Amino acid sequence: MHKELHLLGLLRAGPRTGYELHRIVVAHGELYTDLKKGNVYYLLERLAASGALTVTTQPGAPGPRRERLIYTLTDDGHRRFHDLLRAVVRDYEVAHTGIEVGMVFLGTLDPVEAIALLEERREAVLARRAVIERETCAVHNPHQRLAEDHLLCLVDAEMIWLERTIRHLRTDLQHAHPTADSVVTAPAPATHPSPPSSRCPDVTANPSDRPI
Amino acid sequence: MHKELHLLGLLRAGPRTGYELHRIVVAHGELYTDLKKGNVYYLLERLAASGALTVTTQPGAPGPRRERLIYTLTDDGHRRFHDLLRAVVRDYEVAHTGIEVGMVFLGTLDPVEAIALLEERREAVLARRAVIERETCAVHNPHQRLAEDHLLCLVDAEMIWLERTIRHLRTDLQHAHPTADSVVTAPAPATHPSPPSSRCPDVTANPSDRPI
DNA sequence: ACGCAACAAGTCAGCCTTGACTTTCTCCCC
DNA sequence: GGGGAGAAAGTCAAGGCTGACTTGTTGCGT
Repeated sequence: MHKELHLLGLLRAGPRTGYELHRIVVAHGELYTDLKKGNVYYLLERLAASGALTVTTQPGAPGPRRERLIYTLTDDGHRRFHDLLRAVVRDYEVAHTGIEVGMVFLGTLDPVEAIALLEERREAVLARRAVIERETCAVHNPHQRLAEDHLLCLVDAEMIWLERTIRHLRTDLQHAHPTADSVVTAPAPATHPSPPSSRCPDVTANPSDRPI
Repeated sequence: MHKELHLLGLLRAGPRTGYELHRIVVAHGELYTDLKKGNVYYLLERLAASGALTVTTQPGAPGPRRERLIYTLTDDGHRRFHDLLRAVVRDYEVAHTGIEVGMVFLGTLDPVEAIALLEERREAVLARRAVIERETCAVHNPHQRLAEDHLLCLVDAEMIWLERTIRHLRTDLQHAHPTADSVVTAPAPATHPSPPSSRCPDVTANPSDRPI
């Protein structure tokens, strides 16, 4: 849905070809949703079919292709843009990335390996954060700043959770094996009310739990 | 990818039908990825075709359908489960929800309306947080706790960003219209280095910026 | 003048996902 | 003892999305 918004928004600045639109999107790197070329053409065609855009073909252009499809926003397209914009800003959905599923089954791994994997993840988070910051350091449009800020907020939240979780698993490990070759660093007074390790029936794969 | 992991993980506890698997997933509500019924059957069939599962048909069962398809994890499936689990825990991707795109075009709305929309969003975030907490309050498996914690971390990050952004836009608005009927509350000493409102050329729709 | 690498512009088969539909069975109420 | 609500179990067409492919056009080195 926000992909349509993106295209409509870019077309507000004037008619463009699909190729140009795609180039603009990828030029901004991490900041936006990734919108593949094929998808751009698909969405443009659909928007045109629904009346939000008109297509004109430019025959004798100095471009490399002898004819290219140029998309122009209609009045209805303008309206659609604003409606979509409102909807996108108003609505909130949590993004399920899959780490939740991973965590639920983390107990099936050797605890030492689990911690090592989470540390690899931390490296990945740091790397991604660096990319975002580098890619957006040249951006000074204030609203783009807010978008960048949002992205960084999420990355930082992931980082905080990760560090807390790693600490938590480390202390668990130490309680289980106090004689381990622990290179553990901090006793970690958890910031949040750290999850209590109470033993309870595992609902992970019980088909009869909560039948509704 | 984590959808396959989810199914394989649930099947580790024993053979199940697609229907049972789907019921287990939806029973856990917000916590996991949403996995629609049709998709479950599709993924199971694909996993079976690739040798991770075997299918057996149970003819004279006391079930409602006279024959149901029962999926069982193979040794290869076990291996795949662990490989996927490692990959899911190790890899990190930022989740693009679309609010970034929304923010970039927020300037095309009346500032007062923009703030109102973000406040609606705040309500949505609060509501979602309440749902997550209510749905998972009965969960005491320690690893599920960690997954829940992750979700809450992301929601809280969204909340922090939202409040900061609303404050920021409010002060901008007041600087522009100091005589407005402001019901504004706090002068808001921003926590982060709040984004400076420097005026700069708008890259939003420039087809020639950063050609690579 | 020639070949070849890169870019402009777009197309397409095929995979993933979803929502809506079907069929059978059970339960329960009148 | 009939019939309607609902659960069990699954199917399917259609839509969204992607990666790999095509086809012209420059530009450039030799």
